Amino acid sequence: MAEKITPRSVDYSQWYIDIVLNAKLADYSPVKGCMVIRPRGYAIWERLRDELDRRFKETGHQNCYFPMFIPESFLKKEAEHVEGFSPELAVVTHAGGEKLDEPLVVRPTSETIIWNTYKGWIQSWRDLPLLYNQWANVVRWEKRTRLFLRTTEFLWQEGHTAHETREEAVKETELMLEVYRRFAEEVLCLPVIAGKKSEAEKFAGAVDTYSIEAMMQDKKALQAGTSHFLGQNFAKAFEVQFQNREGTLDYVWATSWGVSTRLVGAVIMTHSDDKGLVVPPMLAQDELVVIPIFKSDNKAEVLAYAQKVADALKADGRRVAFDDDDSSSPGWKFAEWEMRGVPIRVEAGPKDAAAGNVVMVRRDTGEKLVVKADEAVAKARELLAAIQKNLLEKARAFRDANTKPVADLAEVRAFFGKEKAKAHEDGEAHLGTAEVPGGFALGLWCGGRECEAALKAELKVTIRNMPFDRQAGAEGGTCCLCGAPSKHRAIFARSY
RNA sequence: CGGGAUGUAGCCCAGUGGCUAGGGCGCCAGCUUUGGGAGCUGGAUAUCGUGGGUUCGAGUCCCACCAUCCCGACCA
Repeated sequence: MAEKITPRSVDYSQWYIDIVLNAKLADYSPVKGCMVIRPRGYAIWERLRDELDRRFKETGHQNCYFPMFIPESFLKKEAEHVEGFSPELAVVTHAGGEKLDEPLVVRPTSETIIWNTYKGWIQSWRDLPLLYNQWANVVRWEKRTRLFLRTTEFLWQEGHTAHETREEAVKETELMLEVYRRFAEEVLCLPVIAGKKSEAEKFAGAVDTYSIEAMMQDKKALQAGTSHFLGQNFAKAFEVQFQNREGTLDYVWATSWGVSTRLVGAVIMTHSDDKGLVVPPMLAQDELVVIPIFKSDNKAEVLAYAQKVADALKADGRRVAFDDDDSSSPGWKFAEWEMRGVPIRVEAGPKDAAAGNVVMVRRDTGEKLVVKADEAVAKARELLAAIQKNLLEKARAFRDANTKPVADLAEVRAFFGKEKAKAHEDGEAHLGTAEVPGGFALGLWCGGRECEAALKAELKVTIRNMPFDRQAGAEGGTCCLCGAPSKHRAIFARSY
């Protein structure tokens, strides 16, 4: 009967799982850690992907496709890369009934096979830049998985660009992070913080990693996208040289950048409530659902009335579902469509038909509006835009309310409270679920690995990134962790 | 890989060594209903996770294994 969603206040983690399963976004698979993406979940991914793809092309990128199997030896060519990915590789040792001479790795990311290929494509500065992207699946054998947020196999895009100069590659790295930042805010309604990762947190094989970081409703951080400046690391590992404008040989400069199906998880976690899924209208499979409310003696008239409203909305380009199922009650339908996250519900019953009205209900606020039927089309546009705006503002307000400056270790400790595991040992039930202490702490940092590692060990708190727009005056203060002279200002948080 | 939990119909669960393994939800058929998760009648659906063992007899007890989920360490 009534599908139950665990309230966030009881168990945030379970709430998230309940949303994903009950809204029919994804299902578990027979293979550990893998997930089946159901049509309602895939529709969100598709809309997200198409819009992002459009923005990639707008910035001069082209799509291509590389194989999912990579010779094992390729992974070993870049020292940090192999160290970073070895523990989580899936390896094919047999195929066609025979043992393979060289095992094949199922790609965890494609830098190696791509740079091996770029070697054959780049001879001169005239061949550059290469601005390529691919939409693909990758496999990382993680110990701990979570629907959408971290699965063994996931869908993503990975951009791999090749450039003449360091400056140009750095500019590309920054450009793509900015594409992600704007996309996150404009489409996903995710307010994000753009910045640079610490040495400890950067991508295996990168010179610099930039990220956008979002805050979930349990105040934990989620890395929503990354853009890497790879320097000449992969060009050197795969011997990709070109003749530059001066006529001498040089190694190619590289970037890579990606976002994954994790973004679907980020959207769910950021906007949804205890009644079910909430998604930004731009991502919703159906923007509106029209629910005719009829009795057996007026069914035909009410259906015709509601259908007219639905047709008008469709004619205006809206994505509209029409729920004329006659075996479930209106109440059931209301709850069901709320669970599915449809941004606007349009009710059309006999009373509305008589008065020439419809009732429009916002998913984000629950607000009910009685609207003249011939104004429904205009009102729908207005409401959808308002919902898109409201979701971003709400998320931003939540994040800002949970972001605090910290000056020293005492303040850091006070801000984050005890670590979760410790709290459980101490018998403090549910600490770390709904009312987890913390959020984003903004503090000065010396740049040292030691105090960063100590913080992680003590509080499970890591440096999310060093926000680009918060570096003014960061030098010359004291590190909030160890008291040494500071070099950066960083966001500290627990994360997914 | 450590800690915890679970495995009985599509889902949730009951079944306390003993006859033909039950219920709720869902599903199918029909009727009746429909403004916040309706009702009646009938119906279909189970290698009780797998393999061993104990026993006259095992869903139930024992052992092993497997799988999944949750929590940690690793990570997009």
